[in-house]
Amino acid sequence: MARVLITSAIPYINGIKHLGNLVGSQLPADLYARYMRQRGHEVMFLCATDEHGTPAELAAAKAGEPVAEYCARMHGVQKELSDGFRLSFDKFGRSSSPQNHKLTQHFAGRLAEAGLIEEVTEKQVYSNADGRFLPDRYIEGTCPNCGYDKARGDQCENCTKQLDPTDLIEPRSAISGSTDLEVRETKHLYLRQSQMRDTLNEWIDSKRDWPVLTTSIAKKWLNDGDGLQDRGITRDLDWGIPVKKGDEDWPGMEGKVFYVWFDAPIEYIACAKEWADEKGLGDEAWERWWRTERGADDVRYVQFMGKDNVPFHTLSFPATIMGSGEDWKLVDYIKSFNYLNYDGGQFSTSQGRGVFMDQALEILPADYWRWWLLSHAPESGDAEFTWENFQVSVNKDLADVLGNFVSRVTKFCRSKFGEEVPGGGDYGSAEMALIERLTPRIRAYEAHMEAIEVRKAATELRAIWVEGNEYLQAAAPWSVFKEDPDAAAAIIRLSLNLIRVYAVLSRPFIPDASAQMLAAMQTDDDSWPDDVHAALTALPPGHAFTVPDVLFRKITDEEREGWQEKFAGVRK
RNA sequence: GGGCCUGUAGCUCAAUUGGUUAGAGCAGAGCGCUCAUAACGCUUUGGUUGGGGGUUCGAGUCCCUCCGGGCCUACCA
Repeated sequence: MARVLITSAIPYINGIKHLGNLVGSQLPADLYARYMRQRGHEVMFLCATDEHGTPAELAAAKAGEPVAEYCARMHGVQKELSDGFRLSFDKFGRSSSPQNHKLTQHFAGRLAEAGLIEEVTEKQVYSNADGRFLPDRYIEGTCPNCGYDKARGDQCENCTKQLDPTDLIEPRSAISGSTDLEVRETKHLYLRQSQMRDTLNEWIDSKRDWPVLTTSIAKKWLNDGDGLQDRGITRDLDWGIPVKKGDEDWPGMEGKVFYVWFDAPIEYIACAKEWADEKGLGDEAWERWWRTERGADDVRYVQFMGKDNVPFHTLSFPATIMGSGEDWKLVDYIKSFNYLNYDGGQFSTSQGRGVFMDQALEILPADYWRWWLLSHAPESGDAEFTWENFQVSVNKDLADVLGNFVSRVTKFCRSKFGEEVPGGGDYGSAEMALIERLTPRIRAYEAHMEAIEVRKAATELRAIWVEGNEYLQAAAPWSVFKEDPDAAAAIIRLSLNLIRVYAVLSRPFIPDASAQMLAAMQTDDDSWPDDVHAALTALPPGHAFTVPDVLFRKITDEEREGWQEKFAGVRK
């Protein structure tokens, strides 16, 4: 038994996430966490909301709420939705937690002591009307290169030219539209990541088994141009973690907070402390996951994220951890994902294009979404959601192949033998042949899950379901029953046992249906089919069961067309 | 501009990292079955692997070039 620490990229607080966000980190992380738990490993699965930064402040202002209240409320909303999708976090924390405040300040203090923090005075645009400094991309104006009048301060979206806010002609605040802007001097802390470039390079080079997507992004940032650049880790904002050097004030940094990308990954650690505190456990309970000298040395740490998050997880956060000089656990494997597109374009939070987590659950139960999203996870390239594809996959894979198998077996048994596992007959050559086909498939499924090859695992699982239908079709108990009821009984006994095995194998993908299947088989035996033959005799003759309700209903053409219409445009 | 990824059957994806005749699922066609959510099974049609050139005994895989799609480019997170 191993110990596995799993974190999912933490979703930003300013709204409900869409299915692209979900499949890019939390959902595959959950799949892996569930699988590892099922295989008997000790798992710590952590996620949280990422609550700081300008967009959070603006979203709160738009909602007419104080930012702390807004974040608390949205955390609740996101928590409820993650529960709805059956995301099995051990703790869903908050980057604004007191634990993270303390830990973030601690890291900053350690980095300062190690000489890895530099104070830099720089010029930034301040908006008098908004009463705040503006990040580059919150300044709009006319592009000096192409004349586009909605160019942002960091880049012109029209001609793609990189810009400095002061390049803009007639600059204005993107928040209020005010042109009452001025350039002010302000002091910030920079993390001297450049000093750690060689260390990071070596570390990345040692990760030969990481996805290309992960290492290529890291190498690009390490080696592009002048190499890894130092990074500002503070901001002039009200909402955030106050800049402190450990427990002490930081002269000259009064009123400033840490940059959200500095404190967000630290929340992975603080979240474990939130978990321990909530359970009334001491520090040793969470430190054994995070401090290598206090037990975390034998932990395997796996992170899940979308590709846009890779630089922070491969460089900035490791630099923070390594630079502290303390024995914090570094990530062992990073699984990164491409994007999920929506029907020919991108999912868009701002335009309300696509399906959002709350809407998805209003339409169909979590399992339908989990299955489609995971079996189409954007691993090798960007993937695309279309309603036609969703309808076909759900109807075919879940309703026809798996659901109908459960249905035909249980109903046939009820009508011929009653609602208990029938005795009589023995497993013969057909059953042994099935076991011989099933065994390598299950081993392959395990290997794919172990390697976090999500789509391949889904494909193999589906093939395992298909084996049941093929067997049943060939064995034809409905014909055999007429001549030899005992032989038919053996076929059905095996098939009922197969339902239990399917429930166990399918649980990481479709936990609710899996629970329904086990409940219908009236068993708590969720042991993994290491020995397939033994697993197919777990339910003995005479064991009572019930015929479950339809596991998966089909999506009709009318529904599909309605949803297609409903989600095409701007969100209600 | 630079970098990375990607282009394989009508659709969604594979292809043991250079090795026989490029495979699955869905859709299409045919047959079978009647236990079941009109479900299931079997058979079958379908590809100049985006175009062109090169390296090699051998290329979907490596190189060059052109065309198309996507992402990143450090102050959104």
